[in-house]
Amino acid sequence: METVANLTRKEQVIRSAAQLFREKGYAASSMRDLAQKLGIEAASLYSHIKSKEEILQSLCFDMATEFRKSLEEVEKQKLSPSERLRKGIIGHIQVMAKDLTASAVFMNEHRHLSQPFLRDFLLLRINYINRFKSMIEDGIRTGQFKESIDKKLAVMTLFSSLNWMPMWYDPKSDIDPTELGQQLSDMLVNGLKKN
Amino acid sequence: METVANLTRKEQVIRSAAQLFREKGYAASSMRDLAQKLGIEAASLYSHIKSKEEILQSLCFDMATEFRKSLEEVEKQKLSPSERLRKGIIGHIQVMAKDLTASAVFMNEHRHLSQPFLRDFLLLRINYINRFKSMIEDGIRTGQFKESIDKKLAVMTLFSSLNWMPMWYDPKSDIDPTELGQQLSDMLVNGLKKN
DNA sequence: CCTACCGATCGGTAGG
DNA sequence: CCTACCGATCGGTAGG
Repeated sequence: METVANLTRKEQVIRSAAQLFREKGYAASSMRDLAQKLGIEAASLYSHIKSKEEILQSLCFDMATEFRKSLEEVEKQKLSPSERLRKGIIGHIQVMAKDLTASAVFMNEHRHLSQPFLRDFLLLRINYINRFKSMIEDGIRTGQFKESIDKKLAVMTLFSSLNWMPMWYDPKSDIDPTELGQQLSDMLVNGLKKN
Repeated sequence: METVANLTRKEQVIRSAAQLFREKGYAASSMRDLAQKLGIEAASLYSHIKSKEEILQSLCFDMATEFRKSLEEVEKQKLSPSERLRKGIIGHIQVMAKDLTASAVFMNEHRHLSQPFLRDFLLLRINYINRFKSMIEDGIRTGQFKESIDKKLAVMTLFSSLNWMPMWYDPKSDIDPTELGQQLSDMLVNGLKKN
């Protein structure tokens, strides 16, 4: 059980940075903004982190790891394609719900990674997307999903819906993450399902 | 019929800026980058535009106007809620397809507008979204759509799918915009429809 | 559309 | 974690 008080100073820096990056975007966030949020001088940040980009790297790759782990859990299970897709969607939403701020940064700011990090990140992402695409293809092959659907459109629509969630989802006023995952997958999967 | 050659210099500046903003983001795009793209000095840009932000304002509000016009056309027609929603979706996609670059900027960079432009922009957007939400509510009231759906989730899923389209849609390798609109609305609306 | 330039701010370092 | 500071770059202006 991790509490705010137990965060190392480095973790505090990264969390504050995530909030800042989410609000203003990575490029428009200055190290002086970040220092001010933490009540220290900008130069002092460099006792904890090597560079501004290192923070972005942590945020992006840590989230990528969480998504991958969640998907691997689902792939282990013996399920029908539509059930596997449903569980994959719910897992993805649960990972995002655990840290909506980092999720928003992951989604919107990864393009500011420099090489070779950007390339590595995009490879992880395409791999993740392709594994969802396979579920859809399996569903078409087994007859659970319509053959008429455009696979690329289907998987992109799925990821669009998933990735925008941090932009509007408010855990205080909206339904809880698991219920959200259920409803979203119902909405998408039943839109794919025959009849 | 407008051709590249007929663009005023100001329009050329705005189009080049849109490409730049889409690729690197507004904050990370410098006026020197933009000038280089056009083969002139940075200072010369200011003969055509008042400021960097004025370019962003043009892009965002011009797109907003196009979206509003498209929606008004659909609202004029006497249609069932699901048909109206379908036409609204197709119209939205057609507007985006006319300028995917500006659409991407509209979606991703509007937050860099300063006040009062940002506030005005967000008001236009919430109004637009609410008009789509009404279509969904009408569909529920008339029994075309399931009563069990979360309206906010449904409309946000819809807009997520629409707004991410410029991120992956390639008019050269993918289906054409009208067909895309048909398929996307089928996928979403049939996911909403009873049975 | 250019040259010449401005004040402000940027990410980051040295040294303590 | 701070003071002091650096070179680079930013959006933009003056004047032609």
